Formats: sequence, C-alpha cells, structure tokens
Amino acid sequence: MKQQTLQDIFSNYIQTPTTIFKNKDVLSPDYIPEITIHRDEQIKQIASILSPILRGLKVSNIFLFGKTGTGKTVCAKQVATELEKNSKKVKVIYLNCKMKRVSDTEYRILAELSRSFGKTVPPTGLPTDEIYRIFYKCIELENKSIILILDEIDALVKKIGDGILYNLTRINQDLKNSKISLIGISNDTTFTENLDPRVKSSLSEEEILFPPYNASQIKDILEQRSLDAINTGCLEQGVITKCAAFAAQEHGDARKALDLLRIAAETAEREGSLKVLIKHVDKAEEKLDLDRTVEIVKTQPKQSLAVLAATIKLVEAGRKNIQTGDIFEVYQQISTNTGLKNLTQRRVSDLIGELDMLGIINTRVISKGRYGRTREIRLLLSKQIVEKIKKVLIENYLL
DNA sequence: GTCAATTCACATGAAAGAGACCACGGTCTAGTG
DNA sequence: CTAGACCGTGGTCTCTTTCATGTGAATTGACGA
Repeated sequence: MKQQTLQDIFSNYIQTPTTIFKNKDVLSPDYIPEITIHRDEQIKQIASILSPILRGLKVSNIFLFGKTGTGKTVCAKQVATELEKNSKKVKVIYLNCKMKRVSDTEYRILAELSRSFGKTVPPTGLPTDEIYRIFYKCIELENKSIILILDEIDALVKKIGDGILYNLTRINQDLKNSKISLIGISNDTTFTENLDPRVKSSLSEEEILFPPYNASQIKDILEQRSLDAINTGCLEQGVITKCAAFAAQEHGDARKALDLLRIAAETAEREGSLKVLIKHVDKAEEKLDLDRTVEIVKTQPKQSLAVLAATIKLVEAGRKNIQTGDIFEVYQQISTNTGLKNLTQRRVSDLIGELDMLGIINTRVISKGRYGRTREIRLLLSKQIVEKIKKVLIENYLL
C-alpha cells in the first residue's frame, strides 16, 4: 500500500509537468522551425530560383515582400541554409539591416559583412572605399557562391539611400572567383517604387509576395510550434485560437501571435499557474503594447524625451489641437529648467516627426489656411502607458 | 458671388559645422639584456 | 632593442544649425453681375 502511493506520487510528478515550457526558444522570433507550414508555394519558388547555384551558376536576385510576421525571413533562411548544407561552394550571409549599430551607414554594413567572413574590421576610422576594397577581397578569397540576405532592406535604404545596393548588385562584374546573389526582404510593399531604376531592375529580378496569414493559418502555425514549445496539457482550450484572432486582426502577423503565446505562458508561469488560460492572453496583449512603447521611450535621447515631456504636459493640461509651435514653447521652458541645450524649432520639428514614426505620438500635417500649416499632435496611448512614460521622464528630471 | 492673390506657420530639404570617436603611423620613453 | 605611452592626422558618425524653398487653405480684395 505504501509502495503504491509512492508510485502514484512519482508518476503523478512525471505525468503532470512542473513547467509550462518545454522549449521556450521555439516561440522566440528568431527561431527557424524545421518545417514551415502554409508557405510551400513561396519556398518552392525561392528554391527553384536559387537552385542553379548548386551548379555554380549565377542566380537571380530575389526580392521578398509582405507585411511583418508573414514568414519572409523564415522561408529565406530555411532555403538558404538548406542550400548551404548541400554544397560546400555556397555561403549564406544574413544581415538584419534594422539592427541598431549595423544599418546606420554604408561603412557599417560593409564592416559587418566583412566580419561575417571572419575579417576583423575597425568599427570606424577607415575611409569608405577602403572598406569596399576589404569586402571585395573577402568575397574573392572565399571563392564561393554567396547568398546575401538583407532583411528589412527598406530601413537600410531609408537611412542611407540605395547607393550601397547599386554597388552590391554590380559587384559581380568585378568578381572572378565568387558570385554574389542578393535576397532583399522588405515589409514595405511600396518600397521598390522609390528606388533608383537601375537598382530596382537588378534587385527585383524575381519578386515574391508573402500574403498575410489568415486566422486559421496562424492557428495552425501556433499549434505546430506549441507542440515543441509547450508541455502537453498546459494550454486551456481556446488559448491558441485567441492568440491567432488577436494577431489576425493586425494584418495576420504570425510573429505577434507567437509573442502573445510566449508572454501569456510566461505570465501564467509567473502566477504559479500550470496552465495558460485565456485571461493570460488578454494580459499578454496589454503587456506587449506597454513593453514595446516603454522600451522605445527608454532608449530615446534626452532631447527627444524633452519634446515628449512637453507634449504630455500640454495634453495633461487639457489642450486640444496641439501644434508644433505650442510644443516648441513648452519644450523651451523644460529644456531651460533642466539645463538642457535649447534646440532650434527646425530640430524640434524633426524630433516630433521621429516620435511620430515610433508610434509614441500621433501627428497629422494640416493646413489651417490663413493661420498657416502645421502638425496637429495627439497622444493616442492608454493611460497606463502614459503613466509609465511619465515615470521614465521623471527619472530623467524632465517632469 | 466669384476668383485669383496673399498670407500664415510651419513642413521639408540641403548643406555644412561641431564635437565625438577611432585607426594608424610616427616619436618618445622606460625597461631589459 | 623593444614594448608601451603619447600625439597628430585623417577619416567617419551623429546631432545640430543655417539657409532656402515648399505648401495648402482661410482670408482678402478686386471685379463683374
């Protein structure tokens, strides 16, 4: 009898998992799954375009576009690494252009690329044509067919223009031993329209569109991933459906769905629950928004924060129709009080634009006829987020 | 009443400056054999 | 003789200013019906 109960305890322990996560990494945005579902068509296309590389032929450059979280990166990486496995003459370089400290300048991109060939390059100080030379040399010495995946290529072009793309697409003409093929990935569908026509034609020799997932596809993806990520029996019925529904609302972003599931599971775990419940998903949804915004705010430079502080001050004072000029006035007070340098209106105008881009504030350029043209600035954040932001600002002595 | 001109309050662009950072090569200095 | 410190030079990067130009509709004022 005694033995029996002991056995029970053990088997109980074995059967009911003590943690929710089996493997958390599977839900992280960087994870590349073995099989990608609902993207067979695209994978096939990419593969058939790239496969001549196995015979050492030059293959077309590919341009992949579609909204965030539609599987562009995953598919590209998957095909490329598979090719790399199949041939010793293929090398894949993946570069996310949106990563800070990488995409800011032409120099840094090339330095980063050269580094991926194992070359040590100083972070700054060399002339740009020097770094070009180093890069050429790296490729030439490698003696391989190179697939260069440039993720978030639109961010790159926005920052430093398309000159570098032009050079990269033409680089093959000067290479003897190696070949280089580009895979550009962008989530801005209108991106190619503003490119130099020469770059455009050579970059998008082949274009592949990644349509957004619908709710049921996201659900499939989540189900498949959660098999590896989360222990069986730890998900309440409907959790996955809910995550999928949330994400489908926002243009079918699978990445967001995975984030939601991960954070929901984390929340559940923190609360000591052994099951992810629907309410955890709701909480995760809130937290995702909050975290993102606060994180962005935290990383802003002081001047930007001062402008944000001015905006919040005006909003809290109940002002409607806030204009650039109003913000500039309050900003000047704040910056004087805190011993910050006073920037010109021109610069403040730019900072407002940047805050808008980041989604922290909301602006609209309106013309008020006789009374000029200006930005109308609004704050569309929830109270909770504003409170958090205020905390950050107070920490910086700006409020 | 209609219509073109005017006007406002910035937006937006371009260029250039300031000050920080960094690599590199040359020179100096102190330590070692 | 050599390793390391130090300096000047030449380059990039980021933030900023200065100057210049653009913009869209309310307002104005001339004009004609």
